[in-house]
Amino acid sequence: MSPYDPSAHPPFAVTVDLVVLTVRQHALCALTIRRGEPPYQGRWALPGGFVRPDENLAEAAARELAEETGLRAQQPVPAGPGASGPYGGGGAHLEQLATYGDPDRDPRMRVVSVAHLVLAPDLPAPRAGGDARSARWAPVDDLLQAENGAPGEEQRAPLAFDHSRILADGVERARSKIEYSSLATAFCPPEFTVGELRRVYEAVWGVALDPRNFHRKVTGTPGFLVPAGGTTTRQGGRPAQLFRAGGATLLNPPMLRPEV
Amino acid sequence: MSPYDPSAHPPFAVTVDLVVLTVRQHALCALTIRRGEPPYQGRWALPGGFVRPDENLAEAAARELAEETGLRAQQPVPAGPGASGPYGGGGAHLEQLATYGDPDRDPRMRVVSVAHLVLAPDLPAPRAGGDARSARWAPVDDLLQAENGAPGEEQRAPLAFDHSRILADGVERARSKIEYSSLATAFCPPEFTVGELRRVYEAVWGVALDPRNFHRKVTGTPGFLVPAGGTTTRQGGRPAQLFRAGGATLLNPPMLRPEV
DNA sequence: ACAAAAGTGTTACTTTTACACCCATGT
DNA sequence: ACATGGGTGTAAAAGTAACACTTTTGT
Repeated sequence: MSPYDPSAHPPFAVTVDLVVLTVRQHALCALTIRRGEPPYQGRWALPGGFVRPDENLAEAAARELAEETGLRAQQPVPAGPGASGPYGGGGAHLEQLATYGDPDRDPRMRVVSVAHLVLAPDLPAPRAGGDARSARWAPVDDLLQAENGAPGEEQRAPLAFDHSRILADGVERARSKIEYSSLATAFCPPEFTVGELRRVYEAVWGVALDPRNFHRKVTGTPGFLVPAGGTTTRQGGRPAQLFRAGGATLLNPPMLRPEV
Repeated sequence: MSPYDPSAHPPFAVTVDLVVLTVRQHALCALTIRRGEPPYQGRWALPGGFVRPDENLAEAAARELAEETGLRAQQPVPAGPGASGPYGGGGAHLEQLATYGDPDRDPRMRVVSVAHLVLAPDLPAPRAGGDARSARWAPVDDLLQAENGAPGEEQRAPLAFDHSRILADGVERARSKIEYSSLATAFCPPEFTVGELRRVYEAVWGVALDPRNFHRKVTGTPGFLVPAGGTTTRQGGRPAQLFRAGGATLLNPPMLRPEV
């Protein structure tokens, strides 16, 4: 038997699933879609869809992202531990996360899902696309806590399929990657202050950082931030300088994440 | 049209490809298989094969690894940025790397390949399995240099398909991951000396490290190394203490990789 | 005796941390 | 005047880099 006769192999469906993260109201939030049909009807799930014959994986992810949110992905890379140019530019950061292919992860057929991670600034409300009933941002702590079922807590339903695991992997990736890259700027609008960037780190890590040391660190790392020229008082207090993401994508030495 | 009617979707084949790395003769080497049939007949390629209906992705990778090399993978994890217990135990370390699915990456049909990264100690010669013509270890520098075509160098043929890119991603993953994890011990036999571990770092990074500072660093990090009790002189000179990989998988602070 | 690799001590330097203190705005 | 967040200075602590020096084997 030739190993390349398609009919000799089991039918696989290939999809992309999206972990779309943003920071709103000082909390790390993920985009979820309510399922309109079985299985898991009425449950929340990650956005996603099938890969088309003529597109690669990153294109499929970018297309689904645009369909579900209207966000434009920033020149995605095909695969691997990818960066996408200087973060914090116009669109959202998109990179491949991991692939999930357990035989029974979808009860209907064998589905291999290539999960992608998207980091976006806090933007307009999500718009539900196509067949999805509705869409919303939910704090990842709530979504993941539902999975673990903390005692004495009101029990929320976990995400459909293995999406809680995918979400957890995506969150972990974002948490660790902002340590050694300038990826955190992908959560910020094109122009932002040092304080806003710090609040991103605090929300993603769930810790408090020293504003003085943080300021020195980010402004002292060459290529991380470039002054945008103006100032703003949108956070109150003394006017803060506005910055743009610089060309540097790697942070060396890294931002240190305090012990829990 | 229901999105879950298999016949409504294009036929995808799903494979696993393996980047199997080891350190031999002070060089980082990858396992390659010579292709016995077209396309790319006679060219070197990464080992791999089709995912079967009843196995998950990690199981498929572990099975292919066993078929091609006889190596046993150390309790692989299904997906994500995975660890596999304390490194350096009995088998080889296996983790998912990335997924490659460009429409034209295989001229015969649409193939989505989930690449996995395997780190193994320098073990017996590879055994070619099944339909592979032969197998060998090759220094990754040679394999990747063939791709780039350094001027004035004898031009070797690059790997088949997009395997050069997959290999490059795997090597980059290994190089960066030994910075902040104890993964380098996966290249060592169950019992090893500090000098042997240092030579692993030197081979993977292609740099020279200060033996004195390296020794202090690894023995001073709690949980990284545990004394195995004996000593050896297999490297010549004064007898060196033997160690085993400790339970710690994360290295904090990380091992610093010197600038090139 | 000598070479080779293992391991310890010491010092200069860099980075992180903690916190005192001043700055510029809105109310 | 005062609260609020922005930003600088400084000194202690921790970690890194460079290298002199001792230890223990094989030849």
